[in-house]
Amino acid sequence: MNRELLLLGLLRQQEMHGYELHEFINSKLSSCTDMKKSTAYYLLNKMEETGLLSVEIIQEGNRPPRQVYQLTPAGEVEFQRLLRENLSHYNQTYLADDIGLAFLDTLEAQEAIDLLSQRRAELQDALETAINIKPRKNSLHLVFEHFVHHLKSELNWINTIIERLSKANSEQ
Amino acid sequence: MNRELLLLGLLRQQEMHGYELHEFINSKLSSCTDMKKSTAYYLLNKMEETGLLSVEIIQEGNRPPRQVYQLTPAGEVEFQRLLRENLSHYNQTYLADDIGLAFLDTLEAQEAIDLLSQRRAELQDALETAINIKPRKNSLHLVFEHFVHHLKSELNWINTIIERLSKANSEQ
DNA sequence: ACTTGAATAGTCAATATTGACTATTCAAGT
DNA sequence: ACTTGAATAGTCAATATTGACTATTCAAGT
Repeated sequence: MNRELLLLGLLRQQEMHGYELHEFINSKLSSCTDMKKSTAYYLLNKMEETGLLSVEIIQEGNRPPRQVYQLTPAGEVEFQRLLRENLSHYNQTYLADDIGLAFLDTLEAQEAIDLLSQRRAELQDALETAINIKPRKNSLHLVFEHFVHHLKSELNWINTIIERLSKANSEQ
Repeated sequence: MNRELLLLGLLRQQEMHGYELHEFINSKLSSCTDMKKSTAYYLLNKMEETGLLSVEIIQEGNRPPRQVYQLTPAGEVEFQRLLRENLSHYNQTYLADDIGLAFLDTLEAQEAIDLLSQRRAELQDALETAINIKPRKNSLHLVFEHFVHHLKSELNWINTIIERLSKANSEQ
């Protein structure tokens, strides 16, 4: 449902066509979702069929015609509902990458340390990239702040684990 | 690929049938994944077809026969590959729930505070539940520790946001 | 004028994921 | 002995998601 909320919320601010939505999401909201272009088109189409969105076909110059979507009144109602639903509940974020950690004892301590150190380097890069993004004026900046907060917490965690493994390894 | 890694890793420790795998994942690894039963069966079947797993049909008592899966040598190789692949790279966790935050400015400050406070209460419950789970002796406990670490960081974050909104609201 | 590659704007078949359903066993209560 | 509901062990059709492909425009270099 969050993906629908996202599309409705963006279209509410400004009517757009599918590609434009996809571009925006990919560049500005990559910390929340990795929804692919085809998924966006699929959802837009579905929401148009259920009456949440209406389409207008716009021809500009001699470019091929584009399908521009906008919220219907029903779409606005659904947006309000989904927004309150979203904000008022906590939904678990799945730390899917931890599955490797669950099998860490399969490896020699030294190899585990080396592999996780490489992971840490990538995490550090991601954090630096995130910090350098200038936040917008509207509440989108909250999303960035949270992302940075989360990345710092992750770096913290991985540092703890690597240190612990190193200590155990040298004591051995 | 993480789901395959998970199934291979568990079957590597002990051969199991689909339902058993599903039970284990649901009870012990709910912080990493919400993979549904049918997905597990689908992946098991696929990995059997590609030669990573072999099946044995086991009849016990007069229960219906069960398909018990075990790793083939090719499955062991793939497990080792996926494990190193997983540990050595950082993959972004998408904070899908933040989509609501992005549209927070749609609401009156007071309503936003109320909704987020309810979310915080649920988060607090989740944290307490997580803390009360006793960790295993093997590296599964790392997964739990990380989950608790993450939940604490989330609670921290939501507290910051609610405080900030409250202050802005009372200054107004 | 012509080529080339990135940007734009999608479509569609293949794949992954799920919810709803079936069917049996087992333990507990009556 | 009989009912009832939870636990066990799946299947399958419907839905969601994706990657690979098509096709056009546009800007830059030659």
